Amino acid sequence: MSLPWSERSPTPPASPFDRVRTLLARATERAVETGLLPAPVAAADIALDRPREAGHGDLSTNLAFSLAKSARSSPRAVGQHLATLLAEVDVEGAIAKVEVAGPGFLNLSLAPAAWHDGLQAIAHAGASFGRSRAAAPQRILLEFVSANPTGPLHVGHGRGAVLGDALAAILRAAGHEVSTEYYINNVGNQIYKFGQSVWHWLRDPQRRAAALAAWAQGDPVAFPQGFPQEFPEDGYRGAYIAQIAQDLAGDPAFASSAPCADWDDDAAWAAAEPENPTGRADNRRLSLRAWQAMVVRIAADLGRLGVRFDHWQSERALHGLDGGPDRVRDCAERLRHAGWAYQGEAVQDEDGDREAGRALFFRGTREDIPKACRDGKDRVIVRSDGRPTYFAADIAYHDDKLARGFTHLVNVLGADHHGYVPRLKGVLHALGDLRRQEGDPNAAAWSGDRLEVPLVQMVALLRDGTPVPMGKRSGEFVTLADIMDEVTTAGNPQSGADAVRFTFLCRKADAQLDFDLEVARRASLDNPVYYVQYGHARMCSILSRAAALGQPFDRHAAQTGTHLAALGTDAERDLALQCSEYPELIVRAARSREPHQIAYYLRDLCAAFHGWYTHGKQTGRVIGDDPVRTQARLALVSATAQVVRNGLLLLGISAPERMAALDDDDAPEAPSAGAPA
RNA sequence: GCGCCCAUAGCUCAGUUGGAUAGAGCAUCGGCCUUCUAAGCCGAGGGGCAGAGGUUCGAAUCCUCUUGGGCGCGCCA
Repeated sequence: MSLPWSERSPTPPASPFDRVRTLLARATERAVETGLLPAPVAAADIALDRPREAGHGDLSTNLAFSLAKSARSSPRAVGQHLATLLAEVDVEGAIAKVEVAGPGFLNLSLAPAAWHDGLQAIAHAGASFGRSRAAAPQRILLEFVSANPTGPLHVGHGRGAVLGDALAAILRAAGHEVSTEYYINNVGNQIYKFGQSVWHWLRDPQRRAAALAAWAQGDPVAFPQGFPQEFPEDGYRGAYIAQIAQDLAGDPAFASSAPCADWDDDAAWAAAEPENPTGRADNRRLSLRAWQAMVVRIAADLGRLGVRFDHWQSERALHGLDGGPDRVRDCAERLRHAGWAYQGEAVQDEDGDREAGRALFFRGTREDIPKACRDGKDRVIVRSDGRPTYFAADIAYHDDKLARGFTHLVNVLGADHHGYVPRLKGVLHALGDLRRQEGDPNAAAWSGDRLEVPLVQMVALLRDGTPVPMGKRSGEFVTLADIMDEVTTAGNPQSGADAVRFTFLCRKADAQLDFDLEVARRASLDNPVYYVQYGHARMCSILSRAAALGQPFDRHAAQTGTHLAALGTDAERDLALQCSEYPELIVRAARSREPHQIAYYLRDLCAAFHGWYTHGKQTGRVIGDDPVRTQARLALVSATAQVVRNGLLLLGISAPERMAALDDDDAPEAPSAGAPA
């Protein structure tokens, strides 16, 4: 009886996917020697699938198809050739059978030891199973959410947050270096309006108190009676505005500087606030305190979702408002000097003449900009009155991102901003040219293709099938926090985040999504997250049951593969291979920037487990009289649990080890929180 | 008008360098618990991928056009 080949090998056991890829790559090297192929194929470039059909082997590849042209032969002939060479290079006998099927597929059946090794590899790697080293590691700056700090996050921001956060984890697991960032738009018109809105509530304590009382006991989005007529037309109208005013009014440190009587009287504000000598509205103490309060709340809402950022980038800092150089103006000036920006022509609009030729336009339509980065029209970066636009600040921001040495900039953006992408890419191209003109040796690092923008489609919030009007200024909206409250199960604070995260991760980003509050309310029953979590809890329960029955799972034996020869049914092999596929999924999800692939994989893996388990109920369960078979099956359960757990934690979802049984009409009991890896 | 995204089963959605007989959940119907979780499993019915052309050994996937839906085209952010 021969030893499992893993015991012959001094190196840690390899994934069957890696091993087969290596063998196929070696076969193509042989094919070069025999004159069949002009060049070999790298292992990483070989597609390996787990075929759906039982008769198609354990793994299959379409390698022969992709090589047929360069071999000047038919796929089937190339397949035959590769099959022969594969048998030659497979000296250890990892592949039991090779079939050339159909028009040229190579269907491979694995020797048991080959897929047993996959289970060993999981036992070895444990919590780190799935992580890999990237062939070409990227330094990625991942920016997401970046919602204006003028209101609470809503459901759409939640989607972006979950996707961005999961994407960061996936990219890291795939071996890339990732820094996550939230860009705080704390300068400009919106901050002006926001501060103005708070100012109105601040000045009228009686009305404020009445409104807050009404909100506290009634409809949280209703607009109270008797709202002051003079409230800014396009001001922000949520209850939270009054609440911020209330908080500021109760803060002695703030109250010492009473707000001026007229919001638009810059001179009065300048006199009252020496640190803001121009009196500009978005730089007043009130505005600062207001957006800071909002950022605190945003961070708290994100925290409830389990989303944290490595860095919060302030737009103010780019403008030099907190000291330091004004990098926004600097970029605009340099673009102008380099011929990438020009003083605009006189424009006429409905309001009448603007000051002729004063605005500075970015030349985003230049023919030498690659088409994918070229804009449809030139955009203003500095207004006629000298104030820079949002775009100007973003230019400085993205210049800074690349200056920090990142090789890839990934901005997760709401789909309603897709029109913004070309001008941003165009700017990166222009900055590259600008730096070449300036003699910067690193100029090549600035180009439009450094930026990727995965778009997150809109979320339509519904209540019982009818759309809920959303808009910060209308004051009528359901916040992300509201949704979390509705979806969270009593006694389990984590359940809301789990349910919301999985809901978003179950859909690819580039598809619109209806989020119905009535459905969300019972999401705890419908949400597939519970299917996966239940699977994990069930696996854990089997392992603890084995210990209770006196046959505790032997992890060391699993790592050395001692008992694995006792595994051999089709279902066991399929489940083991499916577990071994996990690292493949991470690489694929990272490459395509698509976290939803992991969610679907986990659901499928749990389905395979449930099927295997339930079938085994009739023919002898996991724990049996034969200690070897028992240990072998426990190793399979343990490996599956490890993968499910790693996957859930990767997506920021808890992996409970126990879930209470569910009574008929009850909401789910609280799953116990999963211990960290 | 121009541009981007989407269209797959009754509903919600997967289907990823074009690959073998297009899948899952929900819903419907029929089965499965004295045993390590029935929040589970097994089976049935149900679509030929919005429509029409094209590319090729092969198309839900690529190209063109049409239809339908979403979004964008500010000296807003």
